Amino acid sequence: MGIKERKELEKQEMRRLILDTAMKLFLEKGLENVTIRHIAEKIEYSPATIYLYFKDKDDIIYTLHREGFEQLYKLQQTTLSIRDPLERLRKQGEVYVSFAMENPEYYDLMFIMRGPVKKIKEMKEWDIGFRSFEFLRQNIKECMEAGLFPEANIDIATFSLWSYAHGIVSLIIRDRCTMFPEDKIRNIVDEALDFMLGTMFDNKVEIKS
Amino acid sequence: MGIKERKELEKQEMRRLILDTAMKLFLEKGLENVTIRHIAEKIEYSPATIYLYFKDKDDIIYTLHREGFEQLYKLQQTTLSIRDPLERLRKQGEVYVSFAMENPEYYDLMFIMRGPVKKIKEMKEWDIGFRSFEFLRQNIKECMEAGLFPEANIDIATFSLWSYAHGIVSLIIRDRCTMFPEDKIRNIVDEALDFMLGTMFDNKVEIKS
Amino acid sequence: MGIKERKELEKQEMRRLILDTAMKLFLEKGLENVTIRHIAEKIEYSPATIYLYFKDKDDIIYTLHREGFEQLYKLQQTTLSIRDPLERLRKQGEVYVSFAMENPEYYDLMFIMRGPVKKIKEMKEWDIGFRSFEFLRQNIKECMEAGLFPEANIDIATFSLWSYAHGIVSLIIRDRCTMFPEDKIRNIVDEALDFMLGTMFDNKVEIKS
Amino acid sequence: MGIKERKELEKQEMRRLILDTAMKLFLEKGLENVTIRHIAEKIEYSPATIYLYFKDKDDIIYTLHREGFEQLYKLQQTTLSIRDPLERLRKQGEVYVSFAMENPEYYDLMFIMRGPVKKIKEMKEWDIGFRSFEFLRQNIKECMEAGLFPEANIDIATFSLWSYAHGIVSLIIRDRCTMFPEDKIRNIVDEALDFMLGTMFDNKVEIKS
DNA sequence: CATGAATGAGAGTTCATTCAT
DNA sequence: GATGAATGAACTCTCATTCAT
Repeated sequence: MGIKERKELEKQEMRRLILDTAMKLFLEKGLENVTIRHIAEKIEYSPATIYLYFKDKDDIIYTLHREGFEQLYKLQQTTLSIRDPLERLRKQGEVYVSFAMENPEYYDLMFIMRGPVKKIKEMKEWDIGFRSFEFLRQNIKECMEAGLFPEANIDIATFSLWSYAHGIVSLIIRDRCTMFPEDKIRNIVDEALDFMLGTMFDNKVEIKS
Repeated sequence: MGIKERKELEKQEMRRLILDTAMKLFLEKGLENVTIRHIAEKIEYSPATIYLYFKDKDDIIYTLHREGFEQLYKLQQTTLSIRDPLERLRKQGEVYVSFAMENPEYYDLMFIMRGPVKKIKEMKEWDIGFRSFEFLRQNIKECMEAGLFPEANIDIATFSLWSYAHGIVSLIIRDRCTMFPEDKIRNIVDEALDFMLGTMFDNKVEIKS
Repeated sequence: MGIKERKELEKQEMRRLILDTAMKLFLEKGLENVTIRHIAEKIEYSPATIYLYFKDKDDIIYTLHREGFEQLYKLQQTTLSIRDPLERLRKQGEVYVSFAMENPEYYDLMFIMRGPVKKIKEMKEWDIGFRSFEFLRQNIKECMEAGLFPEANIDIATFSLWSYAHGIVSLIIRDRCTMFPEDKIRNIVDEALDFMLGTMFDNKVEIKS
Repeated sequence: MGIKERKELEKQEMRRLILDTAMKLFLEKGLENVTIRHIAEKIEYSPATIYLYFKDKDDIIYTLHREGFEQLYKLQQTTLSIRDPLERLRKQGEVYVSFAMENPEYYDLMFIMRGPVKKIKEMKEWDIGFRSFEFLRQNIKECMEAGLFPEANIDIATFSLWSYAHGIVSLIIRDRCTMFPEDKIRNIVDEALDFMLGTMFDNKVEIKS
């Protein structure tokens, strides 16, 4: 029994190793430019070995894609402990951005890369991503109902907030912020988040004459 | 002399043809899936001919990249006729989003794709893109100085507004908005833009007191 | 001793299982398209296990090849109970065709496929197949000696009859009879056999005088 | 103009070279065991070059397949100069066998190999082969109508004669006649053909008591 | 006895690129 | 100026086979 479990564990470790390696390479070189050979070389196995753990290249991509959405969703859930919906919303922003900055490869795959979209559409597995959108939407709805948020079409509002957070992280991940010094980036992200949320809600009271 | 000029003109026309064709194909199939052969077939020349006008594939991409930034900058300039800086800022948002929606291939190349970045960095040609950033920054500065904009670090504010617009269009361009019906997308973009800018500025007036 | 025998028996059963499975797959997919892995999966063992019972893929094929000839020979023997040589010859034709139609995989392997021949030549094991040829030859000789068969070179006659039967079944096995409806094929085979034999012998009687 | 023609000619020569080489290799090693690389090596070009002349491997096979049927049909036509239908039929047998013996690679591809069948079925190009069958059928019909041939179902009769010829040549092509010395093979084929046709028609009169 | 894990060799195919003409 | 012809390098993926356990 112990032996079987060990074997299973080792198999999972190998899958993990392949997934992580693939992820790193995807981020470095872009989805299309990573080959099975590259992955194999990096982990010092033969290309054929990869196929013992994954059906094909798409299987790897798809697995990573799903993992990413599951991680993100789990993180979102942690905000549920916060009662105040507006505070919770703010936290969601932080969580989202943190996820992106700490797992840029996953984020890229989930929200930027072109490749996966087609496959995922076919597989009708957008549901996973949709869950996260719904979660955010629900939070905003609560805020509106509590009068803490400007009345507006909820879909538009949800899309807007998502876009904002996405804009920030995707510009950084895709390296379009060379005007800022590399080591300040993380700060800038946080401040930008604060700025926007602050502008939207807090300032309404404070700034007016 | 006349002959030389004619020749030069013809050369430019050919370059134009190649660039436009490449762009169309990039949009249809994605950067990685367009081959020199595809381009050549489309313009009914041989692949080898392409190399008479461009050093290599990257040269084409890089040229398009630069052209994109030039177009965008020119569009930005059209807002200069507007006196009121806040109104001008709003117009800049519209112009930016319009450019992206009407030239998604260019936008993708300029702000999303991975490929070009490395080349561009080496060539220290970020300047072109930087100009646009500066232009936006200047506008925001004016707004702040006129008291029309919440006081804040200008860089942060600039980055924030840019991020917001980028977020909107890049989610759409990279097809992450399947939760909205295809034919409503353009509306949603506009409304999202209104929503955010409205939230940031107008409400401040309406809600206070 | 009993234990050893049991072991030996089990070993033989396993070989049988592998051979039968291989044969079924060869029929379904064709010799070249069956992999050791396919066979292994079908019998729910690992590919490596196959190699405990057979040296390599060729060993499997070769074994089946030989078995086929043994089966055919045994079937031929059943005609020995028939006294009249001409009737016996006719029966041999039926038996041959039946064998082919009921075991097309074996037949293919024995008389059509390219693969085995080289191996078999080396192994000088044509003898097995030769036995069957000799048996037919002997039958024809008897017919001739009994004046029931046109005088001719016996080898030529034997080859001719064999060719005829082979032609019929091999055209069908290799799917060259698409001009006939699938469900009539078996009938056509029988009628063709009757036609030729009838033409050769019976008519001689009927038409003359 | 002359240049264009020359180029076209050279292109055709290259196609021919590839086709012939492929054919030789197919016969030697079997359809499945010939690779684009093999062909390329044999003609001392790079594998990629093959693809300049043929879409893919199937294109090569399919082209050869069609060529074979066209050749055969043309040969069949030469018998039309013969008035007497029975004599013409005999000639058709000779022609068929000659074609097979002189172009065993083609014959193999057309009537024995497994690979092509599927593709050809899809392409509904069996027609080419069907023409030849029809031609033979028509000849037999004429013989029957002239009372030169035993009355029987024409389809069965046609299939029978075809089977006979096919049986002879396919046993030889697939090397199942090792009981005969190599250098006598051609003789044996001819005699076998004579034997069968003789048995069927001439002997009817001569042999009877 | 059985196998999980691994691989070298090789399949078909595509592509950016070069170069003689 | 334009190109037909060619190719080296790379791609994804499969297979028979081995070997330590």
